[in-house]
Amino acid sequence: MRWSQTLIPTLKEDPSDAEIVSHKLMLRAGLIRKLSAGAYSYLPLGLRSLNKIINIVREEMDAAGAAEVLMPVLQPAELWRESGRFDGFGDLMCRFTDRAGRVNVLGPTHEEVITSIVRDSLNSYRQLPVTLYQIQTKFRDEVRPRFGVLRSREFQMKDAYSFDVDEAGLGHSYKAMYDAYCRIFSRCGLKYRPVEADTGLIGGDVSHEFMVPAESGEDIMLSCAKCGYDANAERAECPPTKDAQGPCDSGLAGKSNVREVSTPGAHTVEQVCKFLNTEPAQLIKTLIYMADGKPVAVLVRGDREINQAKLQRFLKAGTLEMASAVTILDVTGGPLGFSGPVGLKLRMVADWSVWPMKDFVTGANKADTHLVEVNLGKDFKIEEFSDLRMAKEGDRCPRCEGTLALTHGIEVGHVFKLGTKYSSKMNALFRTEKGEQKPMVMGCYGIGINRIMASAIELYHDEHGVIWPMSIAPYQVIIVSLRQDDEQIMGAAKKIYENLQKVGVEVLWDDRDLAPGVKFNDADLIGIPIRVTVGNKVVKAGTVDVKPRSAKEQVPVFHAGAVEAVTEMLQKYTCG
RNA sequence: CGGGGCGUAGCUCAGCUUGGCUAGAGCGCUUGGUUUGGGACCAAGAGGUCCCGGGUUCAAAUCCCGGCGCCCCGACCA
Repeated sequence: MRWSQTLIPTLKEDPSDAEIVSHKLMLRAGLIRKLSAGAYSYLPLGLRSLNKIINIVREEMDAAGAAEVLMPVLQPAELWRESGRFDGFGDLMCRFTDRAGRVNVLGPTHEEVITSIVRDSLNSYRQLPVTLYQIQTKFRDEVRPRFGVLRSREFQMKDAYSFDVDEAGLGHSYKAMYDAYCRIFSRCGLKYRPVEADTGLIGGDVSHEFMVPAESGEDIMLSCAKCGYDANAERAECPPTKDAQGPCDSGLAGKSNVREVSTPGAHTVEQVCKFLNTEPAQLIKTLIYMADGKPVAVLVRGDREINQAKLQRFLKAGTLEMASAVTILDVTGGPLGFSGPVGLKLRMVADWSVWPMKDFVTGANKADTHLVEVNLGKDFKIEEFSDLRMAKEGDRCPRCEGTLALTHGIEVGHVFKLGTKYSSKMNALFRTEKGEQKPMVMGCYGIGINRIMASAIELYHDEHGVIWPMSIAPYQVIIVSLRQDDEQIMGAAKKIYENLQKVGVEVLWDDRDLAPGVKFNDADLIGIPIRVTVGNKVVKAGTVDVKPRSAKEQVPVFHAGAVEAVTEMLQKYTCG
């Protein structure tokens, strides 16, 4: 392709509405343009890279034995009511009512659709296992789209779904996808780590996310250098410490020493600590949640945070939200900020961090009042303890004696063992060898295509622009011709351009009549891996210069040998 | 959804506090000329719904009210 015939609108300055480096560079290099918040057009260069990623994904899915399908974006709400997710997804799902008054959604994911297809088409163990996938646009009405294409309302996803007869079968399907994902990310040139993950709205028991380490990543991973444990912070386990092995009601025998103290205006942990001259770790926070509409008191040590995902799983709640101030007053008798477990007539659950605590501070369910020297067993009882807190940097590793370290990351893929969550609700059944009917055992597997592109740029760039990995670069080679009015130069450039195309090299020829500096800077900005410069030297010495984008120095070669030099370099820089 | 910021030429922004003449700069664009291996120079030129609507005023980019859009932080989140 000649630059003069395509659309590559590069920008000299950073666009004002971009914050992170991949977003800035994608706009500046003319890969994308924003239409509205969270909706982007892909221009020729961006689309070429996107398609290269899609090709890699497709090759690896096919190699892993998955079959490609294409399902509708437009889906009836009814289908989502079957699985029970119509409400679960809430406003995250784009919905509209059609002319006949039917409620429709734009698919945020396709578990329901694929399950409805499979339940009608497969009914015997003889037909299983099967893995189906598609590559398609997904819609999510995100609360806050941001970071360019990293969190957008419309994006490209590869989603795959496996159907097996049992858990063991699912294990194999899951492994096959997991391995395919590793190959895909490697071939795209990414650094990545699979980590244990929470299953969120998709559901299921086991899941792994594939994370690209990046400062700008929205996700936080906690990892143990000692044993290799690696998990998303929202998933990372916080098992009970050794202290929690013993009785938590150690003070049961003695008399209660609880005293009320006045703490006017102190309703945050910090304020209370300052007032009572104590530490957050000596407080118990009592949070009131509404789980499926019923109030629950949740206790955690004052210096820790509740992990809502863990809580929701423990309570097996369909919906979970923090109670309003009005509700808190109603169920505890005290205002927001002064809740405590003593005398509370609610379901109470506590994080393990509460277990070993003694003589602690709690709210008194009374305005401007706290209780001190409170003890478990003596003053109140907790029947249910569990791991409910958010893990954080510096915590003990749940698997060994190591310490957890923190890294930010971009989630580029996520694999789930769903089990029978969808198949049983939606009646996707099959007949076993013995003639019994059983729900299929499912897995689902997603890759964010656009995120692969953005995270590659996050990983590989310098102050001049993008440095594409060869496998997903829009073009492999860029020819920069320096004098558009010089027949010898243009003739040599054209010959190299045509000969490279003949041997199947993807080449962009910058044939624009612009100053050399402009063209070099644009070439650096768009980051094509190999640059061939054709200028005066071809006239004077018969040479052109070949330079990898990632290298500082260029090497002169005779123009007749340029194609050979380039193809040699191509091999050197191609990974996977 | 809470908090903050922004909206003026294709892009980046100044002007707004303290209302006033024809609304500005740099880059980009057009034409002519000179240049040509790292964002060149000279000259001439085109380009505006100052986000939208209403109000105040002799007079509004500027002040007031309402709305829309975008960005950031938080809450939330495959």
